[in-house]
Amino acid sequence: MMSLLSELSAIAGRAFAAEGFDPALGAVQVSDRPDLAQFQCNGALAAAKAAKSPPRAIAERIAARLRADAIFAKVELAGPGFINLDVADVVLEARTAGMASDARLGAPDADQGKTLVIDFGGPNIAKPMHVGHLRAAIIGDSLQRLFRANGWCVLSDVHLGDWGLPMGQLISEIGHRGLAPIYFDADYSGLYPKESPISMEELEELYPAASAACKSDPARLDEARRATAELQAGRPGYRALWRHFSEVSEQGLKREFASLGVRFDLWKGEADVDPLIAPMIGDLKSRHLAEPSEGALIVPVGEPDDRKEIPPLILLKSDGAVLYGTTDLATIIDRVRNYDPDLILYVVDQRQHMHFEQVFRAARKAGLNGKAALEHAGFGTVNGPDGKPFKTRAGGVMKLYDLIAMATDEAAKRLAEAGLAAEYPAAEQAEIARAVGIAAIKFADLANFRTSDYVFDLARFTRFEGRTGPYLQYAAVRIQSILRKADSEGFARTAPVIRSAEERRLLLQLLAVTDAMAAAETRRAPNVLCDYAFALAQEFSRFYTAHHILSETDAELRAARLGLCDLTLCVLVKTLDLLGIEVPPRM
RNA sequence: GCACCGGUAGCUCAGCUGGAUAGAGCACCAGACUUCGAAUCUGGGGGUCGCGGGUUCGAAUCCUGCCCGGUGCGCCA
Repeated sequence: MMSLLSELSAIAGRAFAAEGFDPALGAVQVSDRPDLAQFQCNGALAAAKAAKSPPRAIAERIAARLRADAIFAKVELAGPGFINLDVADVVLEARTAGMASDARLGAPDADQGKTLVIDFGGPNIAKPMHVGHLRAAIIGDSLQRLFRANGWCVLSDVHLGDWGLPMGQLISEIGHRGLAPIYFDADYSGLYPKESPISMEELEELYPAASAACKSDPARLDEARRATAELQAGRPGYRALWRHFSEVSEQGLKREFASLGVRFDLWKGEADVDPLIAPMIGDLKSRHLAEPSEGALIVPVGEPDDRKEIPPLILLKSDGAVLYGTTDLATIIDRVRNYDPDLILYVVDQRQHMHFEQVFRAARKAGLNGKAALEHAGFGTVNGPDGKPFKTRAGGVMKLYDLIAMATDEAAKRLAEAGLAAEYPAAEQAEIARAVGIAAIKFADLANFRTSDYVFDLARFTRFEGRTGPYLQYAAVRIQSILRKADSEGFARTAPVIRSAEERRLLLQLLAVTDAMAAAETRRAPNVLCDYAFALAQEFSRFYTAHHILSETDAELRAARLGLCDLTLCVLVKTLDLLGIEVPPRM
């Protein structure tokens, strides 16, 4: 639905237009001075600059027009030319009732029907997921939920790293150890076994070993590069081995994502576009967009007004192997062909910004992206208490699995300390601890703006006080509890009414969900939703502290307040859902 | 060296398409529970918005120089 703020802006815009100004000057915002008004419009100040007349005089003309509209309960001038606005209670009540009966619960509808492909820049297969994958999963998942709620057709793609040098490293490591000789026998022409010769556990040990070997021994690195090139060129034994990696890893990765509550529409990887690469390269060569350079095949992507030289996108290494830039480019072709998206969003570490700039430029230069805008929604790193990338106590990489276990344990400890859920069945307690632990991690991650780094401080994240995931879950659980009691008493619920300042503020906050969702989409910024959810929970707590609900003797008022509880719960649960946070039935 | 991101309260961070008194949480101080879950609520103290210039009636926000931290810069992902 159209937000209250948008409607007020449209009304003010018409007033500016009627006075001969740009309607954009009518932009209304939530007041910086809640003691003075609910909303404000600063357009007269900007208009004064262009019109060279005093801002207050312009503001007075605009205000006179606004006063004629019954939507406003108050239109006042203040300071140099601010227009302060209050909305009539009946309007707030009517809009709230409309929202309660809206299946989309106030979600904005400006972008309905657009198509988004969201690329999670997924983990490499054959490697356990670690803390570095946490942010892509959490932020990407929140964004896919948000865009979907806002009416976009969303296709989320895990986009596994399964076609680069790590595959060659693994293959050559296995060759070295002689673990599966028939896959390396170039003369073998029979079928390969169905069962993988390598288990997930073995892969987890093999990869770090292979990686270390390549780092310390240039000969091993060369071998791995050769294996990569041969795999990509189609050597049957290597392809067969690769399929085993892929299958074995897939189960493990799916389990990891499931434990975070993250799902994908497309479970694809770099390797899936292998068949598109040769034709793409042929096309780029024939159009003279790709050219040989230092033995490699590149696409120059420099532009005249670059402030610094940007290196070319390398399509083929001098040994003939492709790089992830190549598969990323081919993947754009694939997505445009299959889905014709309006936007492709890459939720990948900020450090890869340059890479995406290269890929995007190459894609645009070659006209491969159709109508799709290409955008890198980068994010910062998760640091330990020392401010450096988060490690285990022993200094190793923190596995995602262990991280979740730590958070769950911490949550269980907190619940026990608070004497909460103590009488619930053990299975339910465990389930609550899991939900609280995940919520703590997710909220802490999403609450900061995407690009900033943050320090992983589990003790702080799992607190029930203040601005945390668990606090928000608690707020929702408390409302659920009131509604359950009301239901058992057989109390009715009706549309909310405004009888007090607390109710008015809560209604205003509820109606602001549309703007929060729209702003979060525009900026690709789930932290906007975190702010909103926390403000809503706080506003509810104020209302709840000031007014008793179940003991209210005026049945009509009680019903309206229960309706307000109900709507607040719906909006809070919905917002938390957009953050990927679940609300348990009780805690 | 060049580029990108950041430097806001004791701590962790919002705010950055310029607008009134720069916000929140934690911590600290003072209040509020015979009643719906006080994991809460109310009030208070606490800030040269890294530093210097500039644009503007108005700058945390825009421009510019500098300082500090992180990251990236052709055959890894």
